[in-house]
Amino acid sequence: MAKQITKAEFQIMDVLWAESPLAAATVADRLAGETGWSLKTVKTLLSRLVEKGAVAHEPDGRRYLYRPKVTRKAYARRAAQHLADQLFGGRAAPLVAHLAESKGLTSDDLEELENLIGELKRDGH
Amino acid sequence: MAKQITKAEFQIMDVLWAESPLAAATVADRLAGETGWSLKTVKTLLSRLVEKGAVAHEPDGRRYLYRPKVTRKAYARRAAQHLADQLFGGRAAPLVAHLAESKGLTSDDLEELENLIGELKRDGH
DNA sequence: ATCTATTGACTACAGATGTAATCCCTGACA
DNA sequence: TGTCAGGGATTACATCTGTAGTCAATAGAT
Repeated sequence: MAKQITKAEFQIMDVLWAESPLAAATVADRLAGETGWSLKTVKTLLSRLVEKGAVAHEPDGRRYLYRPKVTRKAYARRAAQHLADQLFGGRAAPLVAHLAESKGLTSDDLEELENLIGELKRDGH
Repeated sequence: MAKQITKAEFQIMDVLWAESPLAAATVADRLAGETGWSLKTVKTLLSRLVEKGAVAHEPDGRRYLYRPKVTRKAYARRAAQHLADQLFGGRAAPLVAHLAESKGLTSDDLEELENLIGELKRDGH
């Protein structure tokens, strides 16, 4: 399920992931500063997301409230997975290496990663 | 430079990253099994990639040879960067956590990551 | 009872994308 | 020395995306 979400649609999802359910007008408000989209645009995008199965809408009086059907986590996982598969042969290490090169990971980041890896090693037994 | 590369275009890039320069017909051959694209389609995609500045073409007799201008590495970095920014607040650790969850990193992967982190810590100071 | 602001449904339209087809040139072959 | 196969250039066209606009119903405001 949940077909390809586009860049514009993603911004809508991001609002809904932060808080939901929301009415179209509220979503538009949340995005107003950032995007300058009209309410119409936001409604179109919401409709498309509903069509695509990424968002559910429940009637609330004479309007709808929208709620994500795909969690941010699930979406993130699929995206990370796809990226890893496509560009790094499915391996995490080169991906992290790239991130390190381009971002210059802070020592906090490195701590965190080290802990994470520790946990994973332990869990994996 | 190098505007957005689309999914179809990416497959072309992938062939060129594996071997280049190549003539259009050769690229089409490499992709034939995988995609079933006609030579025409491949040529269109190559032209678009040239327009976008992602691929260079040099004349070779009465045809062109195509060669990527963007390295796979650079492309990968930008993509990883984008993903991290969009979904993980620019942080690598949660991204790795996601990968770990979804793929089940092997112990080799974990080794590799640990070494990588060791290096980064050393370098970072 | 009437007017109006809001809401969902439907329509619009330009640019990007996927996937070719057509046109025209030229070097090789008959 | 006319024909044709293979190459690039140009054109095509349906769908998807970004960004709205129009229309009709209606819940409140007067």
